[in-house]
Amino acid sequence: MTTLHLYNTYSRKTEEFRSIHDKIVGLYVCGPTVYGPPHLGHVRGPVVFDVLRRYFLHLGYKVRHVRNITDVGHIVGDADDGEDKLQKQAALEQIQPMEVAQIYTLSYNEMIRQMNVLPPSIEPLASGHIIEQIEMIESIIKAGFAYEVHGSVYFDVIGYSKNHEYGKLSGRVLDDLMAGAGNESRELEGQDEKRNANDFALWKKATPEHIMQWSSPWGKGYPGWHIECSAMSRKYLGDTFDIHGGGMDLLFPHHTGEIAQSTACTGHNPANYWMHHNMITINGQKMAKSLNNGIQVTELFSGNHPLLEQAYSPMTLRFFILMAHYRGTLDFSNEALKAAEKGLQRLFNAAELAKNLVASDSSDFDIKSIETSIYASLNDDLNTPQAIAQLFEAARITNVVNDGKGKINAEGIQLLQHIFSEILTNILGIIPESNTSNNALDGVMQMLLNMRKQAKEEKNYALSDQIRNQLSELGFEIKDGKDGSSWSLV
RNA sequence: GGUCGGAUGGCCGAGUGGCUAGGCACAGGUCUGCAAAACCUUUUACAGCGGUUCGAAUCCGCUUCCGACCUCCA
Repeated sequence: MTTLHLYNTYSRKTEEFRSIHDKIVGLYVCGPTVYGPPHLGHVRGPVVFDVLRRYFLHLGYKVRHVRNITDVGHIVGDADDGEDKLQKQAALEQIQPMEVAQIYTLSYNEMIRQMNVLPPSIEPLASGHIIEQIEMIESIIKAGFAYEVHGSVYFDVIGYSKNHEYGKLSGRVLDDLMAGAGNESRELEGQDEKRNANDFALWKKATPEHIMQWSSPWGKGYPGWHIECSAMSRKYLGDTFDIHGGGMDLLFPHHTGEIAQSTACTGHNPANYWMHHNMITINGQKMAKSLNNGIQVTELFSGNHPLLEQAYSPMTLRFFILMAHYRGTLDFSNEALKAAEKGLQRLFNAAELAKNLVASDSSDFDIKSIETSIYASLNDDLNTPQAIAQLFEAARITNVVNDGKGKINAEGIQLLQHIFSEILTNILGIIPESNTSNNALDGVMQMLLNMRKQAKEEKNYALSDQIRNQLSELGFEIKDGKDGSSWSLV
């Protein structure tokens, strides 16, 4: 494919991407609810949409990327009291709800910064857009698609579906939803106020115990879960924008609700393309509290978790995520992560070598076709694993040429360098991680390596091996190459 | 129960009718005082049964298993 195509969940087809405005893209991605530390499930979306954004930039688009922070709690479904999720956590830790939100907003942003995810253009807080949400609810009421009961406002799903396809995005039929609704133990607060069990809250009346509540035309309360994204995407990207993204778990009800709300308000679907990344699994199982396999991102980075055999770096995690296509499930295991770690190192090594290749008059390799197929892969719904496979081919060629077992001309070298710098670094966002060492440590290590080199030259292998073995015990790995030795911390 | 999506070699993971995915591991080799590292080469596959076709991992049907969602979710 020579132009970018993306899979649109709304049409269930891969479509050619065409922006509403020439060379400008509006991208809205659902961000985290900041009530707990970020776990592995939180990282995939940011990385996937970061690559999409970087690719747009590469293609010459200007991108406005909006990613919200949900700091307004929602009803807790599995609790018996329906209290605000943020409030609950706050009570547990004896701190303010906004303090909880702040702590986890910071840790979320720190996490994705380490993974080289570009910060969004705008990162709006739900709590900072209560007025916009209230205004939107009012216009939905005015349009006749919502009703107020005892200080709460609900979206009228039945009324809406008379002239709209409510369940289209998620492939659901309203009759099925109605048959399934309310047949479980799940008892939501205010369920009996609704005209229909499928109606969802736009605004919820707050009880006095609710710390987070705001004044509204319907009394003190707080916004429903879906309205924030509708209100904020509309404010910053307009009534219609290009892409709305998120996890597949948001398909229903969140994005379904968003489409209904916006349509009720503006008359049409807010986004032209709906993109959804798949979920992750751990050792083939879903990540769940009950399975005790929930891994926090900081635990992955430190290796401090019973399921982890070692620490994995942020860049390893990023690369690992991109080795799978975003619409498939992604399985975490030590074996798979280690494979990603080693493979990534191989690419980094080759990217370094490519900077110093010697040109020949002729070339044994067709680098241009590699580049072409990389772009074809990215254009095909962001097929990063295929693109990465081609990067490994470029790495292999680089190594062969570097070993003097193949020839390449100056143009080929330039292309190789371009592939590593543009594709690997700029589009995939994979950058070498700075060594955790400092200057003093570097100096000491260089000294030891020099001493060992001298011992080797004097054929004092007892001493050279002693240096290597003792360093090894301390966790340093010594690598002897043609041009001297190097070291790394294992 | 309803809806949707899966099942690919030891592990991860692309591929949608004929042509090598790729990474890691394993194995062989190069290099090396030795070892490691690095590099090169390379074997094993398409859940099961049936059908369509000259030809199926790919299309169709059935079966088995797995997952997600069904008003907290990334």
